Amino acid sequence: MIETAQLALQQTGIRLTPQRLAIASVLAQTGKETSALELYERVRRRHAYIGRATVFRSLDMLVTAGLAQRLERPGHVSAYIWCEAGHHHHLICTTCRTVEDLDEDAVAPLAEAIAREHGFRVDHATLDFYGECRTCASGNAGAPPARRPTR
Amino acid sequence: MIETAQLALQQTGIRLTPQRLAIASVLAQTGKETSALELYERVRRRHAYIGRATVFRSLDMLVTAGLAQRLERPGHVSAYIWCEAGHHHHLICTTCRTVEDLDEDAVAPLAEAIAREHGFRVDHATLDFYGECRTCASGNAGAPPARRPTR
DNA sequence: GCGCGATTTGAATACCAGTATCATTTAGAT
DNA sequence: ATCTAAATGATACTGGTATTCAAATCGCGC
Repeated sequence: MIETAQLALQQTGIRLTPQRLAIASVLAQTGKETSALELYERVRRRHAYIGRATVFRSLDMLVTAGLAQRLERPGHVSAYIWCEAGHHHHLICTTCRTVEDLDEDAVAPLAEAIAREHGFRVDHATLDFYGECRTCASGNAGAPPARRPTR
Repeated sequence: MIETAQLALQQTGIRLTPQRLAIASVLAQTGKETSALELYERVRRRHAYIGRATVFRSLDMLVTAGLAQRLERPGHVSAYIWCEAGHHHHLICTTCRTVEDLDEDAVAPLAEAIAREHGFRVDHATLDFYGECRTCASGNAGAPPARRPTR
């Protein structure tokens, strides 16, 4: 898991530091959308010390490098997900916070329809679906406790 | 325009105050997505005085009452649009900030496909498309000046 | 119209995610 | 091992939003 992150980081040509590696691998491990400060806590627990600023900076890097994606949580907080394979859209389970990927192809027809019917050139869409995943829906036995809604 | 807002407010059963009416009608008039502080300025210009806190509180009210919707602008700022009819998705022009509504029907097939293929129950989707509207695309002669990007 | 209690307002202030600054440290090329 | 550009961490700061609380006000019953 750490190796995955390390490899991915090196391929982008950005400088490899222990902090960045720690952040990337923690993020890659969870498979969930995680806020910067949650990551800060997590990384600190296993990595001796890391500054808040570094977490924010590294996450920005990961996003610009295309290794992570930023989501907006309600309450003006950014959350991040490891997203090596390129941009796409997400199904985010509000119970367990797990993120599934949604293929670009599934969305393309909609964007085209909009361009055609409204004469609107779509540059960017926030296309994230919140709901309940299969696992949580079918008797959420082993599911971790739902987080309290932010508002 | 003011009457529209007033009527809508009264129907929700919340108490009618001049401040709330002012905020609602200014929001209803613009047809654009507007941040809380932009609204604060606007309302102050025509309404003698209003406190910042009141603007935030009133906007929260409007959102919970279903009369407005909250969007997330980049930079952790909320923007609001008047949204009486319960429309839920939007085409937001990044040049003139005008908001067009996107019919629920246009999106429904996508949500169904997701439910079917991923076993994922979609509760809520942020489905806002950012781009350039017809007017701005076709020689944006009469278009208002583009706002400076937030970041 | 008048009074009254609950609600709302405004001012100040707290809050909090995120950003800027800057001296110190470090990655990685030579 | 040396060197330089880049990264880090401590700290202070920002700007949007939330909270608090005394004062003002809505709107209901009379």
